[in-house]
Amino acid sequence: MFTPVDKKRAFEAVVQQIESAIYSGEYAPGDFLPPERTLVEDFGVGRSTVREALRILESMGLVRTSPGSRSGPEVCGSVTPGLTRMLRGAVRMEEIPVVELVQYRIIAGAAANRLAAHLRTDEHLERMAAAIEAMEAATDAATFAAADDGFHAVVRDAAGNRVLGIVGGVIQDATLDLVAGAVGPPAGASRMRREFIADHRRILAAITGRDGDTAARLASQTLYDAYSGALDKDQRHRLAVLLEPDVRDSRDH
Amino acid sequence: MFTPVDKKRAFEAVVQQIESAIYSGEYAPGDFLPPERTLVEDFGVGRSTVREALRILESMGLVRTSPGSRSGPEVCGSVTPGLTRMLRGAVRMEEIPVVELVQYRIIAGAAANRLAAHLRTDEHLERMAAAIEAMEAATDAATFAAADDGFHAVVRDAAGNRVLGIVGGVIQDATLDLVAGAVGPPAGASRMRREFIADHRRILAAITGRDGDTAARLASQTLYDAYSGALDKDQRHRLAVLLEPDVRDSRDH
DNA sequence: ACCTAGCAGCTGTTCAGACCACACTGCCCG
DNA sequence: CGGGCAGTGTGGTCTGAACAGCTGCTAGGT
Repeated sequence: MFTPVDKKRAFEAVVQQIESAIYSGEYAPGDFLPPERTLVEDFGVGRSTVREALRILESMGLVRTSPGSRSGPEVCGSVTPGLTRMLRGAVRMEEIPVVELVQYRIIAGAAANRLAAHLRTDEHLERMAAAIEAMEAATDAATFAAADDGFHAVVRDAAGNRVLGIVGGVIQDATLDLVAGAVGPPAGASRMRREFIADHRRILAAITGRDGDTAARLASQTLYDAYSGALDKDQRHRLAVLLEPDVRDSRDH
Repeated sequence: MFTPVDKKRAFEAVVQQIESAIYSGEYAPGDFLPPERTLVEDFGVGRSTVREALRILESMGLVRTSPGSRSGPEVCGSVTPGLTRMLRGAVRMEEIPVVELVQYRIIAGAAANRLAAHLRTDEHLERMAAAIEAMEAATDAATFAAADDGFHAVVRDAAGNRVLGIVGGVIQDATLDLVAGAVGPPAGASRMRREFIADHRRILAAITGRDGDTAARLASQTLYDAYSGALDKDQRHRLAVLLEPDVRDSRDH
């Protein structure tokens, strides 16, 4: 019947106020907060309290500070870097296994490709084609992976769903870091690499033809093929149940 | 060709060292870091520097501080609360339209139900059945919505994918806030309400029978039916493209 | 011998003041 | 007209201090 008392620490109250001001739109991305010493007066707290609050907001990706600026901390729009950093930490703490990230990529990738097939513009198609060209031109694994990521980023953009876009970007970054090279798409001029690029061309063709079902199916299969080699039988099964029924039998063994 | 120079701030170096120590397993969850004053000596920096570093680590969910402890900051295992908090902020700041939230729920809900059908235990089935009972017993809209949310939460739990679970929980909260009552599932003893509950029973039956395809299809349709009434024709189309081909034609008009 | 109230010490929290390095501004001089 | 240079305000860091809360020990009473 009693609610737990919340012992508010001073800097938490400061964080909450600034957070609300940003979320409510009072401060838009690109705006500048008052300088630290002014915030000290406004909030009626000590400088270190304000600074600790700013450190928290900075680690969340809401603000950015730079010495010498005449305008105070800058409100920056994207919290994606902060989310990526934390998610990466979660994976490193073994709180989230890699197989679940790949699982998510298969789910979200299929949906994004399906949506993109219906909503894409000609400009999206051009950017996807450019990304595939960059994959072919890549000489090292990092460049190749970056181009691959670029392709998927365009797909998410074309899908027009911000949730898929934000989370997909974060998960993609995290997987890129975690499986760097070892499990990722092959970089050499091998048969696997050509096959991987050919898969992307087929996906692009499906999206061009507004064939969402095919695009989704191809995207799932490509992701499964790219990562299944590095997983054991049980983990592969957790991925295979997400594939279409007809291909599930042939790949789940 | 040039990499941006990283002006190291002292507290960032401290964060990095402690972060690495935790990730490497040198400090396991439940362990205690040295007290602030000891860290000051170890790192050779000022007190405020150590404290700002600890604030960052705390906002990432890696450590927890409490006054009076004889042992210093505690290393805590789960980063999930921090992730949820940041993701909620991202959703709030992007001002994501309702249709995109529903779109995401259809995508993630279908996948979660598919996975749950394969991985569920008997205990999960009991909890789902209990949630449905709670829906039937509900007399007001809020209780009904809470029971519905509970059902989906169990499904996500059974699906065993933490990314799906974390993001799904945040999005579910967001939709609950945004469409509170107005668009949500019907609360009265209407035909729609009985139909809504019957849908959940069918989903539970499919999950019980380990029929992932059916569970996924039913979940998508139920979500679509629940929210499509409040959306216009163009928005309904963005949802309908996510449904199965055979039902798409009959519902997309 | 056992229990309990009180005390001392350590912890985190907050504050105030000071100094430094840096970036921007505007003036002055070539 | 252009470039160098000091002034000024910014964030970054450090020091010292005081306060509140918890822990663990201890002295006193039962």
